[in-house]
Amino acid sequence: MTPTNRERIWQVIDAIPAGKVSTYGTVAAMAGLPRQARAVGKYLAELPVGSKIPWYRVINAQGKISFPVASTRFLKQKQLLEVESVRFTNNKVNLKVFLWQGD
DNA sequence: CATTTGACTTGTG
DNA sequence: CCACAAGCCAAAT
Repeated sequence: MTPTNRERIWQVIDAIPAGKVSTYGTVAAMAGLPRQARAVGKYLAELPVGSKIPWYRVINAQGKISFPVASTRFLKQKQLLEVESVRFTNNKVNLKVFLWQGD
């Protein structure tokens, strides 16, 4: 069965361990789709509600959440990560510590 | 087939 | 650190 790019990306995201995060660019690269960071965001946007995919473990290359700081989605994502002990400093994650790039 | 769009990234000032 | 520009590329229109 030929996996669609969307499925590859979801699979990669599903493999991100709790307490870690990954960036759009990194996820795309790990899915074998370099330079498709934007596509990652697009696919996540299509993610069905209630999906088991840990979409919140994906942030941008700046170590920040790609949503307006005031938005509900931003706060929800930040909370979910903090619960997994991902530390935020000035609304930013230290990727040197929390970025996941494989096993 | 041309254009727009987007949960991005990197460089510059 | 913030703003803006350019680069990038698959999907949707």
